[in-house]
Amino acid sequence: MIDIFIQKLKITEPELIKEIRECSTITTHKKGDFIIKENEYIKVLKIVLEGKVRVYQANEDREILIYYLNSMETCTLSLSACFEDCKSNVNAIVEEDCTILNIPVRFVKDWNFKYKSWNNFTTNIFRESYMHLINQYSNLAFQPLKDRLYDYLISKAENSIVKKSHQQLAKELGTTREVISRLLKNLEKENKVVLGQKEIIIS
Amino acid sequence: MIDIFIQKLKITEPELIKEIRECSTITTHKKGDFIIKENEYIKVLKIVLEGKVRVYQANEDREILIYYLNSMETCTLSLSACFEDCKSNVNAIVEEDCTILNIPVRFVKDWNFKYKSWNNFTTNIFRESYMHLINQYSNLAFQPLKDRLYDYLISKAENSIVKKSHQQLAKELGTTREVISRLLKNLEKENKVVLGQKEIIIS
DNA sequence: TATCTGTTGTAACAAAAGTCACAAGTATTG
DNA sequence: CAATACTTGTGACTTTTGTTACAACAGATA
Repeated sequence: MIDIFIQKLKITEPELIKEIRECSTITTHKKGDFIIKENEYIKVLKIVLEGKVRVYQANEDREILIYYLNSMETCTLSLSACFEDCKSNVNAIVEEDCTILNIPVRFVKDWNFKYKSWNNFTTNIFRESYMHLINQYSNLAFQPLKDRLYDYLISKAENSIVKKSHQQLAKELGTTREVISRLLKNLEKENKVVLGQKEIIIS
Repeated sequence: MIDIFIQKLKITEPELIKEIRECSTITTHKKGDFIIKENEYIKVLKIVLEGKVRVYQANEDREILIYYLNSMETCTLSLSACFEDCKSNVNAIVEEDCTILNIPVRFVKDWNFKYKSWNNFTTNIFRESYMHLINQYSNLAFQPLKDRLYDYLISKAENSIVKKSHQQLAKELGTTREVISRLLKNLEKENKVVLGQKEIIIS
Protein backbone atom coordinates (compact mmCIF):
# COMPACT_ATOMS: atom_id res chain seq x y z
CA MET A 1 0.00 0.00 0.00
CA ILE A 2 2.72 2.46 0.92
CA ASP A 3 4.45 1.60 -2.34
CA ILE A 4 1.55 2.86 -4.40
CA PHE A 5 1.52 6.08 -2.45
CA ILE A 6 5.25 6.57 -2.87
CA GLN A 7 4.88 5.88 -6.54
CA LYS A 8 2.03 8.34 -6.84
CA LEU A 9 4.17 11.01 -5.19
CA LYS A 10 6.97 10.36 -7.65
CA ILE A 11 9.41 9.95 -4.83
CA THR A 12 12.79 8.99 -6.13
CA GLU A 13 15.14 9.47 -3.20
CA PRO A 14 15.85 6.05 -1.63
CA GLU A 15 16.61 7.67 1.72
CA LEU A 16 13.24 9.36 1.80
CA ILE A 17 11.49 6.11 1.00
CA LYS A 18 13.40 4.52 3.84
CA GLU A 19 12.52 7.33 6.22
CA ILE A 20 8.84 7.19 5.33
CA ARG A 21 8.79 3.47 6.08
CA GLU A 22 10.62 3.88 9.34
CA CYS A 23 8.82 6.77 10.93
CA SER A 24 5.27 6.29 9.76
CA THR A 25 2.60 4.14 11.28
CA ILE A 26 -0.38 2.56 9.62
CA THR A 27 -3.70 2.55 11.40
CA THR A 28 -7.09 1.15 10.48
CA HIS A 29 -10.42 2.75 11.29
CA LYS A 30 -14.04 1.71 11.16
CA LYS A 31 -16.88 3.64 9.63
CA GLY A 32 -18.02 6.34 12.03
CA ASP A 33 -14.64 6.76 13.75
CA PHE A 34 -13.34 10.28 14.12
CA ILE A 35 -9.89 10.81 12.69
CA ILE A 36 -9.73 14.47 13.64
CA LYS A 37 -11.97 16.48 15.93
CA GLU A 38 -12.40 20.22 16.09
CA ASN A 39 -10.08 21.94 18.59
CA GLU A 40 -7.80 18.93 18.86
CA TYR A 41 -4.11 19.37 18.25
CA ILE A 42 -2.89 17.72 15.10
CA LYS A 43 0.27 15.71 15.56
CA VAL A 44 0.51 13.67 12.38
CA LEU A 45 0.06 14.10 8.68
CA LYS A 46 -2.72 11.78 7.58
CA ILE A 47 -2.81 10.09 4.21
CA VAL A 48 -5.67 7.79 3.32
CA LEU A 49 -4.28 4.64 1.73
CA GLU A 50 -7.66 3.00 1.44
CA GLY A 51 -11.24 3.90 2.33
CA LYS A 52 -13.00 7.21 2.54
CA VAL A 53 -12.98 10.08 5.03
CA ARG A 54 -15.22 13.12 5.16
CA VAL A 55 -13.62 16.35 6.37
CA TYR A 56 -16.16 18.97 7.33
CA GLN A 57 -16.99 21.94 9.47
CA ALA A 58 -19.98 21.92 11.79
CA ASN A 59 -22.10 24.42 13.63
CA GLU A 60 -24.98 23.63 16.00
CA ASP A 61 -27.34 22.06 13.52
CA ARG A 62 -25.64 21.92 10.17
CA GLU A 63 -22.46 20.73 8.52
CA ILE A 64 -20.57 21.63 5.37
CA LEU A 65 -18.10 19.53 3.47
CA ILE A 66 -14.55 20.76 3.10
CA TYR A 67 -13.35 17.76 1.12
CA TYR A 68 -13.51 14.01 0.89
CA LEU A 69 -10.37 11.97 1.22
CA ASN A 70 -10.42 8.96 -1.04
CA SER A 71 -7.78 6.36 -1.65
CA MET A 72 -4.24 7.82 -1.79
CA GLU A 73 -5.36 11.32 -0.87
CA THR A 74 -3.72 13.57 1.67
CA CYS A 75 -5.45 15.60 4.34
CA THR A 76 -4.36 19.15 3.49
CA LEU A 77 -5.41 20.42 6.84
CA SER A 78 -3.17 18.01 8.72
CA LEU A 79 -0.37 18.89 6.33
CA SER A 80 -0.95 22.54 7.05
CA ALA A 81 -0.91 21.85 10.76
CA CYS A 82 2.46 20.13 10.50
CA PHE A 83 4.18 23.42 9.88
CA GLU A 84 2.93 25.09 13.00
CA ASP A 85 1.60 23.48 16.13
CA CYS A 86 -2.09 24.26 15.88
CA LYS A 87 -5.58 23.07 16.56
CA SER A 88 -7.87 21.64 13.97
CA ASN A 89 -10.79 23.76 12.86
CA VAL A 90 -12.49 20.83 11.17
CA ASN A 91 -13.75 17.33 11.89
CA ALA A 92 -12.87 14.21 9.95
CA ILE A 93 -15.05 11.14 10.11
CA VAL A 94 -14.57 7.76 8.45
CA GLU A 95 -17.25 7.05 5.86
CA GLU A 96 -15.80 3.78 4.60
CA ASP A 97 -13.47 1.59 6.67
CA CYS A 98 -10.00 2.83 6.00
CA THR A 99 -6.27 2.40 6.29
CA ILE A 100 -4.32 5.52 7.12
CA LEU A 101 -0.66 6.36 6.84
CA ASN A 102 0.42 8.60 9.71
CA ILE A 103 3.59 10.66 9.55
CA PRO A 104 4.59 12.63 12.66
CA VAL A 105 4.76 16.38 12.13
CA ARG A 106 8.48 16.86 12.72
CA PHE A 107 9.38 14.66 9.75
CA VAL A 108 6.98 16.36 7.41
CA LYS A 109 8.58 19.69 8.17
CA ASP A 110 12.17 18.43 7.92
CA TRP A 111 11.64 16.57 4.67
CA ASN A 112 10.21 19.65 3.08
CA PHE A 113 13.66 21.12 2.78
CA LYS A 114 15.59 17.89 2.72
CA TYR A 115 13.94 16.08 -0.18
CA LYS A 116 12.98 17.68 -3.43
CA SER A 117 10.16 15.29 -4.24
CA TRP A 118 8.62 15.80 -0.82
CA ASN A 119 8.81 19.52 -1.35
CA ASN A 120 6.99 19.14 -4.65
CA PHE A 121 4.38 16.98 -3.00
CA THR A 122 3.56 19.45 -0.24
CA THR A 123 3.47 22.52 -2.45
CA ASN A 124 1.24 20.72 -4.92
CA ILE A 125 -1.20 19.73 -2.24
CA PHE A 126 -1.32 23.29 -0.94
CA ARG A 127 -1.72 24.82 -4.34
CA GLU A 128 -4.49 22.50 -5.46
CA SER A 129 -6.36 22.72 -2.17
CA TYR A 130 -6.15 26.48 -2.01
CA MET A 131 -7.35 26.96 -5.58
CA HIS A 132 -10.18 24.52 -5.04
CA LEU A 133 -11.30 26.18 -1.84
CA ILE A 134 -11.36 29.64 -3.42
CA ASN A 135 -13.67 28.35 -6.11
CA GLN A 136 -15.89 26.65 -3.56
CA TYR A 137 -15.98 29.89 -1.63
CA SER A 138 -17.26 32.02 -4.46
CA ASN A 139 -19.74 29.37 -5.53
CA LEU A 140 -21.11 29.41 -2.03
CA ALA A 141 -21.32 33.19 -2.17
CA PHE A 142 -22.88 33.58 -5.60
CA GLN A 143 -24.62 30.43 -6.73
CA PRO A 144 -28.16 29.63 -5.59
CA LEU A 145 -28.33 26.38 -3.67
CA LYS A 146 -30.31 24.76 -6.46
CA ASP A 147 -27.43 25.27 -8.88
CA ARG A 148 -24.82 24.19 -6.37
CA LEU A 149 -26.84 21.03 -5.76
CA TYR A 150 -27.20 20.21 -9.43
CA ASP A 151 -23.53 20.89 -10.17
CA TYR A 152 -22.58 18.79 -7.18
CA LEU A 153 -24.69 15.87 -8.34
CA ILE A 154 -23.10 15.99 -11.76
CA SER A 155 -19.62 16.10 -10.25
CA LYS A 156 -20.32 13.10 -8.02
CA ALA A 157 -22.26 10.98 -10.51
CA GLU A 158 -20.94 7.62 -11.62
CA ASN A 159 -22.71 6.45 -14.75
CA SER A 160 -25.15 9.29 -14.14
CA ILE A 161 -26.09 7.88 -10.74
CA VAL A 162 -25.51 9.41 -7.33
CA LYS A 163 -26.00 7.03 -4.42
CA LYS A 164 -26.57 9.41 -1.54
CA SER A 165 -29.44 10.17 0.80
CA HIS A 166 -30.91 13.66 0.98
CA GLN A 167 -29.46 13.96 4.46
CA GLN A 168 -25.97 13.23 3.17
CA LEU A 169 -26.30 15.83 0.44
CA ALA A 170 -27.50 18.35 3.00
CA LYS A 171 -24.40 17.73 5.10
CA GLU A 172 -22.18 18.14 2.10
CA LEU A 173 -23.75 21.35 0.86
CA GLY A 174 -24.25 23.01 4.23
CA THR A 175 -28.02 22.99 4.45
CA THR A 176 -30.89 20.90 5.83
CA ARG A 177 -32.55 17.76 4.57
CA GLU A 178 -35.94 19.37 3.89
CA VAL A 179 -34.37 21.96 1.65
CA ILE A 180 -32.54 19.32 -0.37
CA SER A 181 -35.71 17.22 -0.72
CA ARG A 182 -37.58 20.25 -2.02
CA LEU A 183 -34.90 21.27 -4.49
CA LEU A 184 -34.54 17.71 -5.76
CA LYS A 185 -38.28 17.52 -6.31
CA ASN A 186 -38.06 20.70 -8.37
CA LEU A 187 -35.22 19.27 -10.41
CA GLU A 188 -37.32 16.16 -10.98
CA LYS A 189 -40.25 18.27 -12.18
CA GLU A 190 -37.88 19.94 -14.62
CA ASN A 191 -36.87 16.47 -15.84
CA LYS A 192 -33.27 17.00 -14.83
CA VAL A 193 -33.14 14.07 -12.41
CA VAL A 194 -35.11 10.97 -11.43
CA LEU A 195 -35.38 10.25 -7.73
CA GLY A 196 -35.14 6.84 -6.14
CA GLN A 197 -34.36 5.44 -2.70
CA LYS A 198 -30.87 6.68 -1.79
CA GLU A 199 -30.31 7.14 -5.46
CA ILE A 200 -30.52 10.03 -7.87
CA ILE A 201 -30.33 9.46 -11.60
CA ILE A 202 -29.26 12.40 -13.69
CA SER A 203 -31.09 12.59 -16.98
CA MET B 1 11.65 49.05 1.20
CA ILE B 2 12.91 45.64 0.15
CA ASP B 3 15.03 45.58 3.27
CA ILE B 4 12.01 45.74 5.52
CA PHE B 5 10.42 42.89 3.62
CA ILE B 6 13.56 40.78 3.81
CA GLN B 7 13.76 41.50 7.50
CA LYS B 8 10.12 40.57 7.99
CA LEU B 9 10.73 37.25 6.27
CA LYS B 10 13.68 36.54 8.54
CA ILE B 11 15.86 35.87 5.56
CA THR B 12 19.39 35.19 6.66
CA GLU B 13 21.10 33.75 3.58
CA PRO B 14 23.16 36.51 1.94
CA GLU B 15 22.94 34.79 -1.46
CA LEU B 16 19.15 34.77 -1.31
CA ILE B 17 19.10 38.46 -0.44
CA LYS B 18 21.35 39.07 -3.40
CA GLU B 19 19.17 36.98 -5.70
CA ILE B 20 16.00 38.75 -4.60
CA ARG B 21 17.56 42.10 -5.39
CA GLU B 22 18.83 40.96 -8.75
CA CYS B 23 15.81 39.21 -10.19
CA SER B 24 12.94 41.20 -8.80
CA THR B 25 11.43 44.36 -10.18
CA ILE B 26 9.60 47.08 -8.35
CA THR B 27 6.53 48.60 -9.92
CA THR B 28 4.18 51.35 -8.81
CA HIS B 29 0.46 51.44 -9.38
CA LYS B 30 -2.29 53.98 -9.05
CA LYS B 31 -5.61 53.53 -7.32
CA GLY B 32 -7.98 51.68 -9.63
CA ASP B 33 -5.25 49.80 -11.54
CA PHE B 34 -5.70 46.08 -11.95
CA ILE B 35 -2.77 44.02 -10.73
CA ILE B 36 -4.32 40.69 -11.66
CA LYS B 37 -7.36 39.94 -13.77
CA GLU B 38 -9.42 36.78 -13.88
CA ASN B 39 -8.29 34.25 -16.49
CA GLU B 40 -4.92 35.92 -16.92
CA TYR B 41 -1.80 33.86 -16.54
CA ILE B 42 0.22 34.74 -13.48
CA LYS B 43 3.91 35.12 -14.15
CA VAL B 44 5.23 36.79 -11.02
CA LEU B 45 4.87 36.55 -7.30
CA LYS B 46 3.49 39.85 -6.06
CA ILE B 47 4.38 41.35 -2.72
CA VAL B 48 2.90 44.67 -1.68
CA LEU B 49 5.65 46.82 -0.22
CA GLU B 50 3.40 49.81 0.26
CA GLY B 51 -0.25 50.62 -0.40
CA LYS B 52 -3.32 48.46 -0.46
CA VAL B 53 -4.73 45.92 -2.91
CA ARG B 54 -8.10 44.22 -2.86
CA VAL B 55 -8.20 40.64 -4.12
CA TYR B 56 -11.70 39.45 -4.89
CA GLN B 57 -13.91 37.21 -6.94
CA ALA B 58 -16.70 38.61 -9.06
CA ASN B 59 -19.81 37.36 -10.75
CA GLU B 60 -22.15 39.39 -12.95
CA ASP B 61 -23.40 41.83 -10.36
CA ARG B 62 -21.61 41.16 -7.11
CA GLU B 63 -18.16 40.74 -5.66
CA ILE B 64 -16.71 39.02 -2.64
CA LEU B 65 -13.44 39.76 -0.91
CA ILE B 66 -10.83 37.04 -0.77
CA TYR B 67 -8.29 39.15 1.09
CA TYR B 68 -6.73 42.58 1.31
CA LEU B 69 -3.02 43.01 0.75
CA ASN B 70 -1.60 45.67 2.97
CA SER B 71 1.96 46.81 3.39
CA MET B 72 4.46 43.92 3.33
CA GLU B 73 1.84 41.31 2.52
CA THR B 74 2.13 38.60 -0.08
CA CYS B 75 -0.47 37.60 -2.61
CA THR B 76 -1.05 33.93 -1.79
CA LEU B 77 -2.74 33.32 -5.06
CA SER B 78 0.21 34.50 -7.09
CA LEU B 79 2.47 32.43 -4.87
CA SER B 80 0.29 29.43 -5.50
CA ALA B 81 0.40 30.07 -9.24
CA CYS B 82 4.19 30.10 -9.18
CA PHE B 83 4.28 26.39 -8.61
CA GLU B 84 2.24 25.51 -11.64
CA ASP B 85 1.58 27.59 -14.68
CA CYS B 86 -2.05 28.54 -14.22
CA LYS B 87 -4.66 31.18 -14.72
CA SER B 88 -5.91 33.46 -12.02
CA ASN B 89 -9.40 32.84 -10.71
CA VAL B 90 -9.51 36.21 -8.96
CA ASN B 91 -9.08 39.91 -9.62
CA ALA B 92 -6.79 42.26 -7.77
CA ILE B 93 -7.37 46.00 -7.83
CA VAL B 94 -5.32 48.77 -6.25
CA GLU B 95 -7.23 50.55 -3.51
CA GLU B 96 -4.40 52.81 -2.37
CA ASP B 97 -1.46 53.77 -4.61
CA CYS B 98 1.11 51.08 -4.16
CA THR B 99 4.61 49.79 -4.67
CA ILE B 100 4.89 46.15 -5.58
CA LEU B 101 7.80 43.75 -5.52
CA ASN B 102 7.59 41.31 -8.42
CA ILE B 103 9.50 38.06 -8.43
CA PRO B 104 9.32 35.87 -11.56
CA VAL B 105 7.82 32.45 -11.00
CA ARG B 106 10.89 30.37 -11.80
CA PHE B 107 12.85 31.88 -8.93
CA VAL B 108 10.08 31.40 -6.43
CA LYS B 109 9.99 27.72 -7.24
CA ASP B 110 13.76 27.24 -7.22
CA TRP B 111 14.33 29.08 -3.98
CA ASN B 112 11.76 26.96 -2.26
CA PHE B 113 14.19 24.09 -2.15
CA LYS B 114 17.38 26.10 -2.25
CA TYR B 115 16.89 28.42 0.72
CA LYS B 116 15.51 27.37 4.05
CA SER B 117 14.13 30.75 4.99
CA TRP B 118 12.31 31.05 1.68
CA ASN B 119 10.84 27.63 2.23
CA ASN B 120 9.59 28.72 5.64
CA PHE B 121 8.13 31.85 4.13
CA THR B 122 6.12 30.06 1.46
CA THR B 123 4.80 27.34 3.71
CA ASN B 124 3.77 29.89 6.29
CA ILE B 125 1.86 31.92 3.75
CA PHE B 126 0.10 28.80 2.51
CA ARG B 127 -0.74 27.57 5.95
CA GLU B 128 -2.12 30.87 7.20
CA SER B 129 -4.09 31.56 4.03
CA TYR B 130 -5.59 28.11 3.93
CA MET B 131 -6.64 28.17 7.56
CA HIS B 132 -8.12 31.63 7.17
CA LEU B 133 -10.05 30.69 4.06
CA ILE B 134 -11.57 27.60 5.68
CA ASN B 135 -12.89 29.75 8.48
CA GLN B 136 -14.26 32.30 6.06
CA TYR B 137 -15.91 29.46 4.18
CA SER B 138 -17.82 28.09 7.10
CA ASN B 139 -18.79 31.56 8.28
CA LEU B 140 -20.26 32.18 4.87
CA ALA B 141 -22.12 28.89 5.07
CA PHE B 142 -23.49 29.20 8.58
CA GLN B 143 -23.57 32.79 9.79
CA PRO B 144 -26.43 35.09 8.83
CA LEU B 145 -25.24 38.12 6.89
CA LYS B 146 -26.12 40.39 9.79
CA ASP B 147 -23.65 38.60 12.03
CA ARG B 148 -20.98 38.44 9.36
CA LEU B 149 -21.38 42.18 8.86
CA TYR B 150 -21.13 42.98 12.54
CA ASP B 151 -18.13 40.72 13.06
CA TYR B 152 -16.49 42.22 10.01
CA LEU B 153 -17.00 45.76 11.26
CA ILE B 154 -15.45 44.85 14.58
CA SER B 155 -12.47 43.23 12.87
CA LYS B 156 -11.89 46.26 10.67
CA ALA B 157 -12.51 48.97 13.25
CA GLU B 158 -9.75 51.35 14.26
CA ASN B 159 -10.62 53.12 17.49
CA SER B 160 -14.11 51.71 17.04
CA ILE B 161 -14.51 53.46 13.71
CA VAL B 162 -14.87 51.90 10.27
CA LYS B 163 -14.41 54.31 7.39
CA LYS B 164 -16.13 52.51 4.56
CA SER B 165 -19.18 53.15 2.42
CA HIS B 166 -22.07 50.72 2.34
CA GLN B 167 -21.09 49.88 -1.23
CA GLN B 168 -17.60 48.93 -0.15
CA LEU B 169 -18.91 46.69 2.60
CA ALA B 170 -21.27 45.04 0.13
CA LYS B 171 -18.34 44.24 -2.16
CA GLU B 172 -16.38 42.80 0.71
CA LEU B 173 -19.15 40.62 2.06
CA GLY B 174 -20.53 39.44 -1.25
CA THR B 175 -23.90 41.15 -1.25
CA THR B 176 -25.58 44.34 -2.46
CA ARG B 177 -25.56 47.89 -1.13
CA GLU B 178 -29.26 47.98 -0.24
CA VAL B 179 -28.93 44.90 1.92
CA ILE B 180 -25.99 46.37 3.80
CA SER B 181 -27.85 49.66 4.34
CA ARG B 182 -30.81 47.79 5.78
CA LEU B 183 -28.76 45.61 8.08
CA LEU B 184 -26.74 48.59 9.30
CA LYS B 185 -29.97 50.45 10.09
CA ASN B 186 -31.08 47.46 12.14
CA LEU B 187 -27.79 47.41 14.00
CA GLU B 188 -28.23 51.12 14.68
CA LYS B 189 -31.73 50.53 16.07
CA GLU B 190 -30.23 47.92 18.38
CA ASN B 191 -27.69 50.54 19.49
CA LYS B 192 -24.78 48.47 18.28
CA VAL B 193 -23.50 51.08 15.84
CA VAL B 194 -23.90 54.75 14.97
CA LEU B 195 -24.03 55.61 11.28
CA GLY B 196 -22.37 58.57 9.63
CA GLN B 197 -21.26 59.54 6.15
CA LYS B 198 -18.74 56.87 5.05
CA GLU B 199 -18.24 56.13 8.69
CA ILE B 200 -19.59 53.59 11.12
CA ILE B 201 -18.96 53.95 14.82
CA ILE B 202 -19.20 50.79 16.86
CA SER B 203 -20.73 51.41 20.25
C1' DT C 1 -23.83 78.61 -7.75
C1' DA C 2 -25.06 74.80 -10.76
C1' DT C 3 -23.91 70.31 -11.88
C1' DC C 4 -22.24 65.85 -11.34
C1' DT C 5 -21.04 61.86 -8.81
C1' DG C 6 -21.26 59.18 -5.01
C1' DT C 7 -23.74 58.06 -0.73
C1' DT C 8 -27.54 56.85 2.16
C1' DG C 9 -32.54 55.84 3.21
C1' DT C 10 -36.42 53.29 2.42
C1' DA C 11 -40.82 51.11 0.78
C1' DA C 12 -42.70 47.37 -1.52
C1' DC C 13 -42.22 43.29 -3.47
C1' DA C 14 -40.00 38.69 -4.96
C1' DA C 15 -37.21 34.85 -4.36
C1' DA C 16 -34.44 31.77 -1.69
C1' DA C 17 -33.64 29.29 2.26
C1' DG C 18 -34.73 27.65 6.86
C1' DT C 19 -38.11 25.67 10.31
C1' DC C 20 -41.77 22.84 12.10
C1' DA C 21 -44.84 19.22 12.00
C1' DC C 22 -46.41 15.17 10.50
C1' DA C 23 -47.22 11.10 7.31
C1' DA C 24 -45.75 7.26 4.88
C1' DG C 25 -42.44 4.24 2.76
C1' DT C 26 -38.18 1.17 3.12
C1' DA C 27 -34.56 -1.41 5.27
C1' DT C 28 -32.62 -3.73 9.16
C1' DT C 29 -32.50 -6.59 12.81
C1' DG C 30 -33.70 -9.07 16.95
C1' DC D 1 -43.14 -10.78 12.25
C1' DA D 2 -42.67 -6.68 15.08
C1' DA D 3 -40.06 -3.01 16.39
C1' DT D 4 -36.89 0.35 15.14
C1' DA D 5 -34.29 3.44 12.54
C1' DC D 6 -33.68 5.64 8.44
C1' DT D 7 -35.56 7.87 4.37
C1' DT D 8 -38.53 10.66 1.63
C1' DG D 9 -42.57 13.79 0.80
C1' DT D 10 -44.86 17.81 1.71
C1' DG D 11 -47.67 21.79 3.43
C1' DA D 12 -47.55 25.93 5.94
C1' DC D 13 -45.12 29.35 7.69
C1' DT D 14 -41.01 32.50 8.90
C1' DT D 15 -36.86 34.63 8.10
C1' DT D 16 -33.35 36.15 5.25
C1' DT D 17 -31.68 38.00 1.26
C1' DG D 18 -32.14 40.10 -3.27
C1' DT D 19 -34.49 43.45 -6.51
C1' DT D 20 -36.57 47.61 -8.15
C1' DA D 21 -37.49 52.16 -7.90
C1' DC D 22 -37.11 56.49 -6.22
C1' DA D 23 -35.79 60.45 -3.07
C1' DA D 24 -32.63 63.16 -0.57
C1' DC D 25 -28.21 64.61 0.79
C1' DA D 26 -22.99 65.43 0.71
C1' DG D 27 -18.85 66.61 -1.51
C1' DA D 28 -16.15 67.93 -5.42
C1' DT D 29 -15.57 70.73 -9.18
C1' DA D 30 -16.31 73.63 -13.18
